[in-house]
Amino acid sequence: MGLTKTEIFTDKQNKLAQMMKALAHPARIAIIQSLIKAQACVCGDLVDELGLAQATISQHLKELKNAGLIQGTIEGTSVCYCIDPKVWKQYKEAFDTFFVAYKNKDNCC
Amino acid sequence: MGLTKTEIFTDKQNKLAQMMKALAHPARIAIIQSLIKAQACVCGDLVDELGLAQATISQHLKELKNAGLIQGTIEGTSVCYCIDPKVWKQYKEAFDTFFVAYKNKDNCC
DNA sequence: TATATTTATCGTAATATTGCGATAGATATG
DNA sequence: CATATCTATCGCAATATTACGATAAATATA
Repeated sequence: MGLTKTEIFTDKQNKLAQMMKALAHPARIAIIQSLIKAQACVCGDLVDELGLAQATISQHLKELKNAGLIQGTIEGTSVCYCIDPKVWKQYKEAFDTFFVAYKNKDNCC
Repeated sequence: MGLTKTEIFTDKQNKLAQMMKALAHPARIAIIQSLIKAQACVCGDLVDELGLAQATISQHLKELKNAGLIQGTIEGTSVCYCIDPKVWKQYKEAFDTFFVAYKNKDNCC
């Protein structure tokens, strides 16, 4: 079918899975890392930096925007992107909570 | 095309994206959380717990196994799954490193 | 106003993912 | 040995993702 059965999972599980999905592509990882490295807004340099077509990058930026991770500000003919600190914190905390839940107890088979 | 251009990204970026992908489905999140909650191996109870068909769960387990996150031990007619502590730690550290890299500097547009 | 620059969107093709029924394979149990 | 139980795999259908050329929309510049 190809359609995830979200209704049988909790909101938290669905949300966490969606967060993972937002970052489950090397281009989106690279975009985020580029924004972090720049320590500021990045206005249109992304197409030169990554080796993907402009349309493709625009699509990935849209997904990151939909995920809330980045925000774009129109600046003349170009658009400046930066990370949304608030959402970033939410992601960080959700991931931390998930990974901290497991403690190795050495009682495994 | 539908084929990710891994060759234009770094190994780390590709690996991190793949890690995210392994957890980018609520069923796989639920399976991992179930293993954590059990604090031990889980042998075949997963099909009853989740509302998915046996074939579907087997497929998700396979993906988690391919990702290295879980390991299965044959126990009679059933298979017991548990989290691989070593790989879990690697995931945790990779995610931590990624999220720690960004510091909000309030110099955004 | 005409042209250049930049980004978003549309349409399309190729591939991947999700889900499940059917079935095969392995190991218990009668 | 026959049967039951449990898991993996195959095959299929529906949907999603990835990538890109073409084009539209918006703004700057000559």
